[in-house]
Amino acid sequence: MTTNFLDQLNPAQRESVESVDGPVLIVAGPGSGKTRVITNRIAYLVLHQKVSPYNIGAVTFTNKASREMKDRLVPLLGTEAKILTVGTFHSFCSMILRRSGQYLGLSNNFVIYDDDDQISAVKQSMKDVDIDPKQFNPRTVLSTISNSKSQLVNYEGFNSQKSNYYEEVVSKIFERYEEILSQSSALDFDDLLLKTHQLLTEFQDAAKIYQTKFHYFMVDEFQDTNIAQYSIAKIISETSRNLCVVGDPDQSIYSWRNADIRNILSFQSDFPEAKILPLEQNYRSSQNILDAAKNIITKNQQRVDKNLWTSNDKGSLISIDEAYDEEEEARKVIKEIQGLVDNDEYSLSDFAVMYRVNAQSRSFEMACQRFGVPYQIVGGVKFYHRREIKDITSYLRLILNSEDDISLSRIVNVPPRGIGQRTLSEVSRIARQNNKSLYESIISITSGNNTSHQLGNRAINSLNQFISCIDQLKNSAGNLDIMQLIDLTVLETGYRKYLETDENSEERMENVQEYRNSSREYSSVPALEGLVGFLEGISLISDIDTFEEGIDSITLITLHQSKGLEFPIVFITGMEEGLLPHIRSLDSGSPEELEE
DNA sequence: TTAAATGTTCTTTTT
DNA sequence: GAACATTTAA
Repeated sequence: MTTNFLDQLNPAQRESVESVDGPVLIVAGPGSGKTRVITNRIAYLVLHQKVSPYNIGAVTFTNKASREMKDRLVPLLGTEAKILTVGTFHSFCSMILRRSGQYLGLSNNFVIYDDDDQISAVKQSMKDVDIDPKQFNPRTVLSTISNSKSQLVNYEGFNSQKSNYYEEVVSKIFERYEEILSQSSALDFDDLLLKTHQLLTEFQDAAKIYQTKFHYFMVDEFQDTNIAQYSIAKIISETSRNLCVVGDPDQSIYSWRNADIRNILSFQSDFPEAKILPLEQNYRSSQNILDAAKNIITKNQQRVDKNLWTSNDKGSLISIDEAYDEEEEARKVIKEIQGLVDNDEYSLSDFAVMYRVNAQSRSFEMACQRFGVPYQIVGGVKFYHRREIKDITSYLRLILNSEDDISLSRIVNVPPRGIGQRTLSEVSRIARQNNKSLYESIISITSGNNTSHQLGNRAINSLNQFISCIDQLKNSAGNLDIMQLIDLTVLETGYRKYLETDENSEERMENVQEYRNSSREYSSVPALEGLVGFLEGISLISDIDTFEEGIDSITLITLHQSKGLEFPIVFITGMEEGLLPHIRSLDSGSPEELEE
């Protein structure tokens, strides 16, 4: 099988593929075939260097990228490709924590809180420690916490470093926030990284397992990694020294998510012997487009110049069109697309309409509908963030782990069952007082063990009904596969009936159906394990993962999500003051943000 | 005390 | 147009 896959590469790509030993930094310009280089690198290791795929690890930016990588490797490596570890940094860490989390006292059935859950947890924390959400925006507080964690500073660290009033307040919230999460056996996105790092630094034998397993480790989109991610990669390859990172400082667009471009500098000082390989030939774009991009980005103050070039044609010039408002803009774009398709020059899947913020998609959706142009929208109101989906997910989480306070508070009165604000805050007070979860507290109230509450019979009755419903589902959970469990939950909790009264009843029912179908791949797994796997999957999935290429429709997508994709024709819309760049990066006063 | 109805505020990019 | 806050009816 030592086929000629290497012959299809240019000399620079080939060198990147064959330089497998020791630390390597590949500075890969846009459209330079870096995905191809990484996959071929893995193939080269297996076929030429006789490394088992079991001993190779690679982390990508999205699940989509890792799936594509595997798909490309299957024809080269056959079924062996299956034992390769490829995934996002978060799913990679999640795997480690499920296997070795017991070192840290973690339950291996932990759930992963997404941003909605995190916000709920922050709000709850603020309530618990008596801080007015009007004075301190929960979102800002969360981003401070998240920022701290992604720099490997946990609550204890934050608390000891706090230096002003704001940090003092955050510190209080932070403490409670961590309590809530740990009580609920939940980890947030940052915890996945932080705890993995903690595990690998504090427990030598745990670290050793992974250091021995991974002889070769690769990190894609290295410019988008944060400090925690880089540290983990470094520890994993401490013994082997075979760490290969691929990135491009010019394509760093995630610093607001704590991606730290200084990782590239640190890499060079941490691994002074590292080979640095540039990939500068661009296969994606025409010369004109490359020139335009270059002329913009060279205006940036802090950057090392790259010599991007292409042997592609000059291509057509970039055309600029002006519209009176977003409706006219959408109409013009869609008309233009229709014209090109009608001439049989292109098919719908060749087109992408890109914009800076999701809200801009609406005018294009409307125009598509009006002119009958099929479209695929990436992102926006995310499937797994829809209300009905989050509700059922919360029920499932509660079935798995009743101590999950955030999930319980979300659905305790959905559908309405007579457990209102007053009742819930009383239960919450009792729970705080006894340092117990909401679920336990409800049981102690309904069973009469706790009488220090001020709840009437009506409320206790409602609580009783709720608890017996959840308990019944818990008892059934062990004998049902995930799809059956979803069906039973929707039925027994009265959620189905509740949806029937909703104004968007049909659409929401369809979403539930789709949700149920998406659990199919876990239905063959043993009951509890299937539930855990399914819940993890939906937490770590990203919008771009559901994007389907080759469908006969145009693509509506944010600039951020379009990273790594290719389209023959692209419309960049809303290029106006305040939108691109966004007003928030103008305001911030930091030139870096504006440059980004 | 809860549930429904009405009013108000806010809205970058996301694993 | 969704999330949140406040008012009103039951």
